Amino acid sequence: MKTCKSSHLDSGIESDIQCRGGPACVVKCSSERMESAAKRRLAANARERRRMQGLNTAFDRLRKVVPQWGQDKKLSKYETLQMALSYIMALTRILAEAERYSTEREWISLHCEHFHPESYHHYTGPKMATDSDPYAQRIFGYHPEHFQIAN
DNA sequence: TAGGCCATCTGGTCCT
DNA sequence: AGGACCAGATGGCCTA
Repeated sequence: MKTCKSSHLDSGIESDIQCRGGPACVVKCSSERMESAAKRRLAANARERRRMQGLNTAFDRLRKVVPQWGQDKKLSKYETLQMALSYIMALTRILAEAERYSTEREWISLHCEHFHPESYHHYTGPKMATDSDPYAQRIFGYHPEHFQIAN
């Protein structure tokens, strides 16, 4: 545990409040303020913990909907965000492509064969712009081109 | 053992 | 005033 140093205590708050009870009251009031500040800090810590837990829950939910082919290890937060970005871009591209085809049947027959993870799993194609990103190089997942549809 | 990832604490800032 | 959000610091755990 670190010190109970607090900006609230160090600030000029004390001088704003006139203590009418003499020196004994000053000590009492001061310790009460310390106590109050400590309580507020603990409450803020608990809120922050809950907030971060909520954030982590959201990351876990995102990990479940994002592709993780060939990745036995849990994606880090950064990797999860990158994968989600690539995944959304890929889906967007697919939707845009769908608009180019007149009938739904035509579109489905075009894409069904590409929707198997295996078709991405063994991707060994040339690297592109993400080469400059060490994270992107490290995990297989979120090269946007992994999601590219064969034209 | 170094490096990566993460949880937690903390103080600052902004908003209601 | 109090809560939400953010970023920096710190320490623990895990893996190559």
